Amino acid sequence: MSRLPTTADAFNAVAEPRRREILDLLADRERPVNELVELTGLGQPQVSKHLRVLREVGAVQAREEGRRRLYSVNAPALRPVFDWVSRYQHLWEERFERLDDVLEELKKQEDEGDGDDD
Amino acid sequence: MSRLPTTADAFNAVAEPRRREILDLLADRERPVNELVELTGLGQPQVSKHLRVLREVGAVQAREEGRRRLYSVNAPALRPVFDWVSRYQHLWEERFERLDDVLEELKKQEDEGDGDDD
DNA sequence: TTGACATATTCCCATATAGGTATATATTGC
DNA sequence: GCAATATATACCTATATGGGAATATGTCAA
Repeated sequence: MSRLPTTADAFNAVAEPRRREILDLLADRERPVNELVELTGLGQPQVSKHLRVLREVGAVQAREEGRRRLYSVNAPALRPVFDWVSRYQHLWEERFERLDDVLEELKKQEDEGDGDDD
Repeated sequence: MSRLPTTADAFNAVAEPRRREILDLLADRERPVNELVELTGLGQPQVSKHLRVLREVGAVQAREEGRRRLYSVNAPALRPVFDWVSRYQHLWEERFERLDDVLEELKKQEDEGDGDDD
């Protein structure tokens, strides 16, 4: 026994710099694999493999267009990372305590208004 | 060549569920290794090794007290993770677009020193 | 000193995985 | 059908690393 099966979670997917790079490239718009290969300088199989990992944790999704697959970000998959790390946010900047209040306020409004969650 | 040396960054340190667990246990107060061993159910060497990784990325620090070492969280080391993932935040909740404005505003104030009006 | 306790380190092993190369699959055009 | 293009997968290798056990280091007490 060695590693716990951490593979299939967003934290692990995002721990790889190359995958963060890919996500960053997809952040503004969808792109075919081909384009990611050019922009990252990685080999095509490598990009496909990174995309697979990202797909498996739901961080990206593919839309088929002819022989291309246009990948795009599916941000909600990154929420667990955000949620976890934000719990530490108030520890590094006191000004974010103000932000905490803002979040509380927004949350309150959300709860009272609609109940739409992803 | 296989893996890039991703070891020494906060993303990787935090990709391990056990290490997140340890950080969570240290979030409210400092604790000796011993206590972390009990609370996590891990072996003592394992805890020490996880703590070492966390130390190397600056996520925790140790204070010596007799033969104990009291570990505590050093949150700023987690900022890169927060900063990176927050860029995706607006993609999963439209209400956070308002939050982006707040962040922009806070950042602007920070950059300009203090209490600047315009 | 000895001995108990607290923590870190070393060694070994099993596994996960990133990159590389080759190949498979699928789509489009001739 | 064949060829070209686009992407995914399989296989290999090297390496990083988590867990386990044993050991080393360091501290306190008697």
